[in-house]
Amino acid sequence: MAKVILPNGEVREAHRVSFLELLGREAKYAAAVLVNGKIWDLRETVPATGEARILTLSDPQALEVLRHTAAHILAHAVTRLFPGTKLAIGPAIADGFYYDFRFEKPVSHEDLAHIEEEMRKIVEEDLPLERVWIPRAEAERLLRERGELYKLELLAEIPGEEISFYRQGEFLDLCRGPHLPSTGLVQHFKLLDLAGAYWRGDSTRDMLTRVYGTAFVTAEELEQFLRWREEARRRDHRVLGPKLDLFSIQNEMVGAGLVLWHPKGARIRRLIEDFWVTEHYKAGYQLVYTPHIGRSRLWQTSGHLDFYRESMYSPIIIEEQEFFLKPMNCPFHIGIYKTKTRSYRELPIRYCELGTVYRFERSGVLHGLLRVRGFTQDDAHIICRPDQVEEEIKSVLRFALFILRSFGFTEFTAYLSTRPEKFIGNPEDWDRATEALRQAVEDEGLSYEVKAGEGAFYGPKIDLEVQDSLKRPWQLTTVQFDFNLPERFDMTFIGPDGREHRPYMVHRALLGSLERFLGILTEHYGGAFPVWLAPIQAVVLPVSEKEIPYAEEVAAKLLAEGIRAEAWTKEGKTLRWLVREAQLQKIPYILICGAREAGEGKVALRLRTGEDLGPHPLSEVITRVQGAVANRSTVL
RNA sequence: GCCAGUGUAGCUCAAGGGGUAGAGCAUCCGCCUUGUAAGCGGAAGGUUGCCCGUUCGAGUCGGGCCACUGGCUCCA
Repeated sequence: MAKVILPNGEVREAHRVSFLELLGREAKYAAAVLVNGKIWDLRETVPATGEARILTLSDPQALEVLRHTAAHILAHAVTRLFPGTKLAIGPAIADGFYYDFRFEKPVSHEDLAHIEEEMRKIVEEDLPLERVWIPRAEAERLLRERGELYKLELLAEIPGEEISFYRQGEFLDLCRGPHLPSTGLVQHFKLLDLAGAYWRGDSTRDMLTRVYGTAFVTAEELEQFLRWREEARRRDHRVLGPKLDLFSIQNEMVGAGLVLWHPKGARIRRLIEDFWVTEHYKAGYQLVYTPHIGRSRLWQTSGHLDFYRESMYSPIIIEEQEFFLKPMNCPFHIGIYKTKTRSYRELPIRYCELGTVYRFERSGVLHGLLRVRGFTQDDAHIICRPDQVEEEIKSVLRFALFILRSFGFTEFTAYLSTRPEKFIGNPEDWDRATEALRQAVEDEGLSYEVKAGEGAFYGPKIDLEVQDSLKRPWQLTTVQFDFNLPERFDMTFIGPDGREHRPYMVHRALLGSLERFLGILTEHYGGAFPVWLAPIQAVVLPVSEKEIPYAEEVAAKLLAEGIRAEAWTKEGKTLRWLVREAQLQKIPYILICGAREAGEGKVALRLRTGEDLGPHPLSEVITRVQGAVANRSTVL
């Protein structure tokens, strides 16, 4: 007899009946059942022993089941509307679900509406989802008959003689479940997008059409998700960037993936760079500059020409020598290290550089500022003795968190990638390095995930992911050991024993690249940058042309106080127009000067939030702005 | 690179199932002298992404390139 715990806490004992039967009339509140940590269908039979907990739709674990069932409804609708479509796979994912198809004719976004309509019908029909076990030979015959080549391929990999299928009405799909008991429970869903996807993620195989959708338990949750999606779209840095006049990318004239930083974007970049450089000096780093190109010999030695060539720009040939645009800064930093014999007393050496690199990325992957072909990494290489590794890694991580927090990020997840099967260097070094990384994240109290075997062949690493204001994850910081380059370049230091030793080298970038970082910051703040980063911090608006001299005087005073201010004295524009423009530009402080204020050395203060704070003495406003800057505050 | 979609003025978008491109904002010129998210009028602005083709005639149909968008893959 197994114990079955109902959602209301009631416990029933039973076996040999299905959960559905056991629940009787109460089944309508149930979605699935949790049996020894696994989710089952309600149509399964109660096991002989153990404990089972009935899940309702409001249980988080049931959401995945709901979405998986929604994927089946999608596939069902597609096979009704487009007979002959081949089915691939259709799982639940973080934000919903998808199903991959091979359509006989291309489908368009308009078709999504029809598919969704058909899905609604299937939900209306409230078809029971039944699990059927079909002998392997029979299953194969069935799939072959329907020409389901992808399903056949999946079948070949499934062990056992009895194969699990799910049936809803006339629709039958190879699937291990679990599913909701009936299609009627999937009430709140929406198809979102159409995209291409390779069969099994393999670019040499068929390109399928992926239909994305999402499903929620309640209408409110669905609504909220769609609003969130809308908000994310509104914050798109590719839209905000040109609107706020931060940057542009001009494919035809300049080239795809190459960024032009406009004055305002450049202003933000400069502020980031200044902060970055100052803090790096404080943290014991030494700033270096290195060239954009280097001889082929350098890249031969580093191994880039062997392993990275497809991502590098073609060589420039001059005086019969080949030069390559740098895809990374490391070889140059190593070059600096190697200009003399280094003593163990000099270590650690920390070289940092805002180094601009060029990588050839396939045109299809370019994406605004987030994926470009020329970008500036906030790079550094730490060269240290093995006995310094723990301390160095700890301080790198602490430093990284300090920098990221300064930009307003508060939520972090760390990913520790460990030794892959194919690796270089000796296992003891790997273990020591990996342990140092682990210790550092634990000391900082970060939640982390281990990605076993996912390190690069040359060393383990830690990546820090931040969450932005919309809870979207972005990978920024990376701290990576390198057991390859010190070897290839024969980097050494003289130890206390008077002999040569191999140093450890750590490669790290905190912000990733300035391009990507600006993109992320823009989306994080929706373009409303904190005062210390705002390209223009205050705009001074005259009520009429009579107040233009006073507005200019106010702006000059602000400038003298180190505040980035502008007086807008455009002729022929009303105050309403100017206020609107200032708000759209998301300028934090809007200072309005009319006859009333001009006489008393005051300004009427309005915030970009739309809040009208009324007249204030100018000195008070200056203190306020300077305070927000000093605290790097997001509060105005 | 691959699949699908898109490409019209600086921006956002219009132009029955071919008939010779139009509006708002921005720009410029006037008028208005303004009190917290768009005052009014006028002007100028286009080789409809590029190249071929079909046609009496192509923004519209066909082919090829290029770019972008959504993804796949990859990554800072």
